[in-house]
Amino acid sequence: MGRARRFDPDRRTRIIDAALATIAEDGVAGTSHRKVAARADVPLGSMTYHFADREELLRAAFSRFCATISGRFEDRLTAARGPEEAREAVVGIIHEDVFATRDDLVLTHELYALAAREPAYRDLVADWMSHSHKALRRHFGAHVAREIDALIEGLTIHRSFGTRAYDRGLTRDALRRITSPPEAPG
Amino acid sequence: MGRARRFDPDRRTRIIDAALATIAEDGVAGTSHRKVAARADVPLGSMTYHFADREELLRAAFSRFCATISGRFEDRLTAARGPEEAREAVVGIIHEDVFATRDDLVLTHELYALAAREPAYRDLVADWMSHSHKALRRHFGAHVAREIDALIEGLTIHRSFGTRAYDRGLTRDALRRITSPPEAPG
Amino acid sequence: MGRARRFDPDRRTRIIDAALATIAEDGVAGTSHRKVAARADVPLGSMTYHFADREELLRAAFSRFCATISGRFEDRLTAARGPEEAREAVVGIIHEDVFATRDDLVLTHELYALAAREPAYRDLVADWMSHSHKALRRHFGAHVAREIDALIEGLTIHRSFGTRAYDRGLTRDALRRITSPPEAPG
Amino acid sequence: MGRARRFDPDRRTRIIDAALATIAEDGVAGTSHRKVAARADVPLGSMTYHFADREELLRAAFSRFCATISGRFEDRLTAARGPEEAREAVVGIIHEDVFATRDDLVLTHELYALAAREPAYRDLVADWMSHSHKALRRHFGAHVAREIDALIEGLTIHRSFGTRAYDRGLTRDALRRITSPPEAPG
DNA sequence: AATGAATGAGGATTCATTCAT
DNA sequence: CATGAATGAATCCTCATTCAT
Repeated sequence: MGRARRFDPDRRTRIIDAALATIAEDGVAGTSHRKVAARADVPLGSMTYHFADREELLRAAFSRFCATISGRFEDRLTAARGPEEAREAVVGIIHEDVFATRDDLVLTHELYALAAREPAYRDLVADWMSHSHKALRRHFGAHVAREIDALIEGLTIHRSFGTRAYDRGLTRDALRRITSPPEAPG
Repeated sequence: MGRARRFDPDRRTRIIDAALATIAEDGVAGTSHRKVAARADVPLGSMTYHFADREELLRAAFSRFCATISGRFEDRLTAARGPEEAREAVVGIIHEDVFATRDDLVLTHELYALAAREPAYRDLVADWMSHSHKALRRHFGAHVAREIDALIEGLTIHRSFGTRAYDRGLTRDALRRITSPPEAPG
Repeated sequence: MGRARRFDPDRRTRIIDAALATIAEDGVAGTSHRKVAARADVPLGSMTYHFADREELLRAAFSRFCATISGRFEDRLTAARGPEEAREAVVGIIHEDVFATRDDLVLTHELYALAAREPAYRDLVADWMSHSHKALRRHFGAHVAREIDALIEGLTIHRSFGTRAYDRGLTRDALRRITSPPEAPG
Repeated sequence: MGRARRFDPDRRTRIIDAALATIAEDGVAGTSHRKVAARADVPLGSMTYHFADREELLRAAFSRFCATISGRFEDRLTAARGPEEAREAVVGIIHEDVFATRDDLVLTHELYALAAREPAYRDLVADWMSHSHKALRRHFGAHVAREIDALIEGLTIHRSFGTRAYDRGLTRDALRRITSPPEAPG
């Protein structure tokens, strides 16, 4: 008895969307074919047709996630004119973009957890980081770029897990200091 | 038929050890009662005897993990005399301590991933962070302490995932800048 | 809600019985945990509790099968007094024992099929054959024993697959010839 | 984008080849449309186009197999002149032909296993055996032919599964005895 | 004529947990 | 107090087959 939806392009895309949403909700561990299929409104058998493997699905999902986040990051920095605007862009990234959503927060940490154990995901993360670095290099020296990147990472994490509120002024301050010429020691 | 091990104190401890080792190897998702019991050389039934729940086991494991890492952190900073030594302590933390082992790296990210979704673990992390903050406050002002903490976090993560080698000199430099008095703008 | 049968020794045995019956009915390929569990009146989860693996189950089943058949074979030959009775024992084996049941026929061929591809089962078969050989050696020389063994195998197979009826007289004849001293050639 | 292979006669043949190779490798149970299609380098949909059924494919494959083996058998015996050469032909069949390859061994036993349960394959085997019998009848009486056939079967199987090496001299001897006139019973 | 997409049934396993002993 | 046996739910995945194109 012919079930509807015989022709369904972008089904693959819909599955990836559903996968990301599910991971954000229940973690990678809680992301089963069943749940994703249900959320994407797709028969269970369709899952392994489009993605040979649970692995392949996860990889596709996180690839898309990285691309999205990376894009946002680059857009901000590409738009900036001069170091002052660049610093302001970074403030925006930290306070508005990076873990804008709880979902992004969860997805990032789930990805890191995978990356810490599996080379395939580590490559994904390394790639992501190298993109960030390149974007920062438009405005900052190599060392400073690296440090700003770390600061973004760290501040974002601490902001999301900590209990205290962080205000933009402090972030702006820290960026000014980290981008200042090194003091003569002593 | 007299199964051995009639008297086995610190069995609880051994189970926690085994749990951490298993998480480091296979992630939280791959950590089952079975695997942990096998690694701890403990009968399967013993697992739910000592820990009502898988949850309880995980929480116990991560609590121990946080305490260990936190202790290391505090020891370094307690030993430092004056801001110069404090900065050097932080360099040591970043380059030697934090993700000394691959296991620590994995465990941290697994914990963060849990924390991003579940309040119980979020509390654990918040507590950990507040300890770090307090330790840093021995030597630095509140804002700077917060920023150093972020830098430690960020540099450590980027060092562990990135491909490039990081040298202590750069870290030392960054710390000097972040702890310098803010420049007068423009 | 406590399902009955809390204490059920010889459950393992019952599962093996069910497995053999299922293999005989549907072949190894058609032998699923589900079917066997149903036939043994055992919950599905019980299958992998008693046998780590489908493999382990199959091996256990075929081991039992070989032992049973081997036993029958040896009993016949042990009971025989003198070469005449030994030959008659062999006639009995071919015409009554070996593939007494259609089940035995199927099981033997399923086992051979496995053995042809997988060493574990090949060992089982090799062992079985060596037992037969030893039993025949009670009454015949090494070469003749080997040939009788082959004849048993071949006649049984051809009898089971062929369309023609085989009568005991012919078998008796063939045995007399194969056990006769070799003619001088030419 | 112009998928190649618009014109592909003997695709059917190629599929059968692939099926036999797959059966030899993974058994009938492990032989799926997918595997065979991949090995034959043929689209999956093509499988059920050329063979209505998995059944039909298997039957076609085993038919070809029987024909091949039977042909070899008949050729040997047709070429023989006189009983001495016929016996020597049989020695050749046993020691060189029958399970020349591991593949032939596997295929034969897989076929027997099917035949033991399913009439369609039983017919195939019965036919094969009747061909062998007819070929042997060129040189031997009905009873002896039957017994030689059994001996071929049995010796071949025992040779392939046993651990001991078999030498041609013994086979030759056995054949001489089995073809000798029956002794007068003692 | 030929095929890629799609699917539902069923496969083996793994597992946290329960409970009688 | 401790545990081995037991179990049902859920896991991923494989597959023969259907069918619109």
